[in-house]
This record gives sequence, C-alpha cells and structure tokens, in this order.
Amino acid sequence: MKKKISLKDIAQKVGVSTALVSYVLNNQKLDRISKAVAKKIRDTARELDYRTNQIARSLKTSKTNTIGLIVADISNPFSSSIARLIEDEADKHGYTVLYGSSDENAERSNKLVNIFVNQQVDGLIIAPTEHTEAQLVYLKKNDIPFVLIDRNFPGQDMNYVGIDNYGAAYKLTQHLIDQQRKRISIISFTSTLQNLADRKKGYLECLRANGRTADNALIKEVGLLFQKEQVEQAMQQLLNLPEPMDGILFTSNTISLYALKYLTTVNIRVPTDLAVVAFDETDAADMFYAPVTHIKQPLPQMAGIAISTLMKNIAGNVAAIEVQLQGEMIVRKSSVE
Amino acid sequence: MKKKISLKDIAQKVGVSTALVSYVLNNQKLDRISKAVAKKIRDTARELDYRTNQIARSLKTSKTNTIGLIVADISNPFSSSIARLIEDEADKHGYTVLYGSSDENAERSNKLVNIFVNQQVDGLIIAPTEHTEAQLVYLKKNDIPFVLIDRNFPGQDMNYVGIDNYGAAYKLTQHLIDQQRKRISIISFTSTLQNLADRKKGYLECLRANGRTADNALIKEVGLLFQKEQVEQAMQQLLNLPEPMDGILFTSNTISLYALKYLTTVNIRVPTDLAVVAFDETDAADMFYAPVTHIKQPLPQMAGIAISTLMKNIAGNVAAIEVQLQGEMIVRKSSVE
DNA sequence: GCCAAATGTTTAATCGATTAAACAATTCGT
DNA sequence: ACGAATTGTTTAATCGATTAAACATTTGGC
Repeated sequence: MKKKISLKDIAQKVGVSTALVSYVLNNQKLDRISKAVAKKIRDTARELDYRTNQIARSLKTSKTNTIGLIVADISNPFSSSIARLIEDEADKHGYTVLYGSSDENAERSNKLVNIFVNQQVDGLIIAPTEHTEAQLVYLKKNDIPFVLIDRNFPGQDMNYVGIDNYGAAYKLTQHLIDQQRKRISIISFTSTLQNLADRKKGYLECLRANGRTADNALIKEVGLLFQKEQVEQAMQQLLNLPEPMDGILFTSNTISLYALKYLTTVNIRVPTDLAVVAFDETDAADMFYAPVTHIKQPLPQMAGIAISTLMKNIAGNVAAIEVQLQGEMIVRKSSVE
Repeated sequence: MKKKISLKDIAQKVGVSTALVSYVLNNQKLDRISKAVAKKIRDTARELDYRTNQIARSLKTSKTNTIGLIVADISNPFSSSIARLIEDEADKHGYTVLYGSSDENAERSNKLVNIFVNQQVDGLIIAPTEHTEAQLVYLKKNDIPFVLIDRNFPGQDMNYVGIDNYGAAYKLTQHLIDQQRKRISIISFTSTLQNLADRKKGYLECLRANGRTADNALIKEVGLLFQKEQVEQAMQQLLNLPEPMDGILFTSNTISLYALKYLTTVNIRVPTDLAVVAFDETDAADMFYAPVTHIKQPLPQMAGIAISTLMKNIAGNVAAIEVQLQGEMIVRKSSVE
C-alpha cells in the first residue's frame, strides 16, 4: 500500500506546523493567517494529493458523517427503492450510508446494530423486524439517534415515519366492495408487528362498516419467512373452497408476486373471476396482464422526513415524532371490469 | 449523548492498565495473564456494556473492515441483487459494506470513490460507468484494492468479474434463428463500455455466422440515461417499419421492462408476432404474459469471486485477475411458439 | 542461595487530525 | 517611546485502542 499523505507531510514540506495546515485546509482562522502561507499550503496539499483521513478526524470530533441503514432485504424492490432515496437525501447532508439486510431476523438485526454502533455511525434508519424492541430501547437509552421507517413499535416514543396501513387497507377493501365483489379475501402476515396487523384490521373494519361478516375461510396468513410456499398453499386453499372468493387483497409486494405467479398457472381470469388489489408498487405487478390496483407509498416523502428527522436528532435532542403519511390508491385493470 | 465506555473506564474500575484490558478483550497473551484478572476485566466489560470504538481501532491498525460498493443504481434489481449477495459474502469475512449509486455519472462516481477512500475503506467493488477509467487508474496507482463487476476496461490489468456478454448475446440470437425468426432486431446501448458493446457484437457475429446480413433498420441504440423515452421511441420505429421484426433481443433488464410495457399497449402478440429474448432475470419479465427467455447471470458466483478476490488483494498484492463466467440461457414462452 | 527463566503487568509511543491556549512579532495610539 | 492591540504561528493535549518494550515479581534449577 502506497504511503498516504498526512497533514504532517504537508507541514514538513511547507515548513509550518500541522496546526496551521489544518486551519487552512478547513478554512478556519483565515483572517489571522497570511495569504502567502495559506496559498503555499493549499498548493502543496494539491500537489501531494492530500486526502483527509476521516478516521482520524472522526476520532477527534466524534462525528463520522455516516448513517446506518437496516432494511429487511435490500434485494426487495421496496427496500431498495427507499434505500436509494435515503442515500440521495443523506448525500445532501454530506452523509454516507452504511447498510445491511436483517432478513426479518432479530439476531441478525442486532448484529447489524452492534456493527454500526461500534463503527460510530452518527445515527440509524431502521425498518425493524419482530422482536427487536429491546435493541431499539437500548439505542434510545444510549441516546443514539435513530428513525424507524415502514414499521414501528407504538407507545415507545420513537421516531417513526410510515403510512396509515389501516386506512390504506380500508381503502382497498372498500374499493373491492364498490366493485360489487361479494366474497373478499385477504392474505396478510402472521406477525406481531403493529403495522402489518393494521392492514388486516383495516380490511376487517371495512367489511364490518359495510355490514358484512368476515368469513374466516377467506382470511389467510403467512409468515415473513418462506413466503413463496405459504402463499401458494394459501391460494390453493382459497381457490378450492366450495365458494371461492371473487376479490382479494394482498398485503405486500412479495405476497402479490407469489400469488400472481400462482394465478398464471391456474385457470382464473383477473379481474373477471377475481379482482385483485395489493400494497406497494412494483414493476412485476405492473407487468401482470391485468396491472394491479395498489397502494403507492410516498417513498420520497418518507425518505425526506426520515433523514431530516435524523439530522435534527443528531444535531441535538428533540422530542420523538411519529409521522403517518397517506398512501395513494392507484386503480388499475386488476380490480375493474 | 450518553458517555461511551472506553478501555480506560474498564481499566480504572478494575485497577489495571488499559494495555492489559486490551490484551484480555482481544484474547492476546492469555498465557501470560492471570485468570483472575482476566475474568474481572471481562466481567467488568460486560457490566459496563463496553463496545470497541472501531474508529480508534481503525486509526491505529489502519484497517476499517469496511468495503465500498458502487453500483449504477441500487434500486435496479440487478444492482440490488448483486449488492445483497456481496453484503452476505462480505459479512462472512467480517466486513461491512458502504454503498452508493453512481447513476451512470462519472462525476458522481468520482465523488463516491473519494468519500470511500477518505473513509479509509479497505477496498472497493465497483460496477464502473463510462469515463471512469481515470479514477480506476488512480486507485490502482495508489494500491487501493478494488474489483470491477459487470463491466470492465480491458487491457488495464484490473480485477474483474462478469459474464461473457458476447457469448450470451450470441446464444440468444442463435436461439431466435433456431426458432425460425427471419428478421431479428436488437435494442442495445450507445456506450463506450466494452461489455455493453460486446452484446451487440455477439448479435452481429451470430447473424453473420448464420449467413445473414444485418439490417441497420433493425438495430437500435439507446443511452444509459432516459432509457424509457428512448426505448419507447425505438420500439415505435421498429414496429412501424414496412417489414417489422419477428424477433428481438433486449440487452438489459431495463430495456426489457420499458419495451415489454410498450408491447402491452400495442396489438402485438408475443411470441406469435414477435419472439422476445433478453438479458437478466427479473420478476417483471417473468410476470409478462409470455415469460421472457433470458440470460441468467451467475450472481452468487460473481459476488463470491468479487469478494474473495478483494480479500486476497487486501491481504497482499497479487496479480489482477479477469474472470468471465458463462450466463445461462433460460428458455421461456416469449420465444417459443 | 543465586542467577536465569517464567510469569504478570505497566509504560509509553503511535495512528492523524483538531483546537484551545500560548507564544512571538508587528503595528498602533497617544 | 512604551504598553496595548493586532497579526501570524506553534505548542501540546486530546480522541481511544494497540503493542513493542520495559519492568517487576515469582519460580526453578543446580
């Protein structure tokens, strides 16, 4: 490895102290420093191709200008879209992003949190998975700034930005009802995560508000892991019912994906036989022969709020905020005859 | 911010020097240290919830256990898939990944390289964009380990792992010919990047080898930026030809996506009217009513080789390697009647 | 009992940048 | 012309962990 240039090298070459070099290169005390020396320092720095050693600076200033981002799985389009937006927002503030995928696994999430904390990130943005409350409480207790996205733990007084999942599911369900669908099914997640549970709640509440009784045979749940197999099984069971559903709500982009793929293998026409609505916008659901009516989350806004909240928290302690944005329902062919 | 626990705090509490604490917590010289003291140090560390300050350690050891990853756009499924695999591989070696999207923009790429280098990453994995040769030469000159993925600059003696683009395009074209397609079109990139150019070359060479002459009207190019508009325009022009194509090769997942979307808006049936083949595996192309025949890149293998090569380079200087893997052609409905 | 080896722990320099405080050299006001 | 203010630069401590080398104490061999 080639020797790296330090302040000391510049100082020696110019014949001044490292302090002076530091001041000049950081544009500090410029009113006190002679123009000639300043120029010489700058020229020499350029000539030697000096690069600030951020590690050393971070050690001294205890600021790394780095944030940690934990998503469920960066290869999921929801995660990578929000990650990209967060990256751009962070960049505007001079921050670089460290990232990791938790795989919906509390242990792995914990490992990532530890790595990031030891790496001295200035703050974290986390899409939390189940059973990670303790980690978050730990962060809070240690005054490490963080913002939750997509999912949260209510009543814990933590920064959060996401959408109104209850309302979104309600809207989708109502839409199916408005389209004269009689037997409306749902595939949601078995999860202790409030936000995912809210999607089912919105569905149930909407049915009730429309004077319908929920039919348990039409309500399926899958785990966050092994979704493919479970979704296929759920679809199979639903379609084999004596009286199958004529409308269905998928509560995530992955559930949609696997379910739609399954639908292409059986003889069911969307929307004629089955009207489909779902959460999240994806190219795949868009490419389905009947593009899917869905809830579009305001990701750019979410990323913006997440980062600006984090920046405020890094700058100084402020009260936690919980932001719930509204998802927009995009109506497409999959639900309209 | 709550006060962080340092080695010094533990040393004071136990009543020993920081050196001893460091040795114990790093399991060094354990044959020389009394068991009793070691235990006390470990217990105290746990009690105080000590976390190594990686920044300080990195400064001393000049190792950050961090690698920088630059992709074109993390929200593109190709990028995020490989990113995820690289993350996992890096993790196996105890490395954390910093990342950034270059947006096919040399300036932005340069900025990212600078940030990462200043951040003292131990190495870089880069999917380079056009006009970034100088940056890479700079890295090489400064002995900063890096590995190129997906795209390279041949003859520069840089580490690279990607696929045989020429061969892959050749295979796809041959497949169309084997399917009795007479007028085979291509949409490729206008780019100085060798690897993208190779895709067009494979197509041309295959036509020639089959005794056909390339028809310039059937050959379209789009820029890496503003792909959507350009792809739509290209498709429009192709379909408006007096004698349109009956087979087409899309040289990337994004070209496919936009072109397929366009196809759903016009009255062209795949594969009957038009046989489609493409590069890269995506959920979207899979969800198309005629799932798309494509080249599947061995991403896990690529990620594995990229990381293991990088690790070797970080460990010590070794000769650069250029690896070209074979993509696998997955035949689907889009090209077979 | 005495020197050497083994055992246990500390000292102190170092990584590179930051920055308050000290120091030195001019200029200025009266 | 003398002390104060201004201008220009350096000193030195610090961030927290690492580690070679030094030091101190005990054990052991003969």
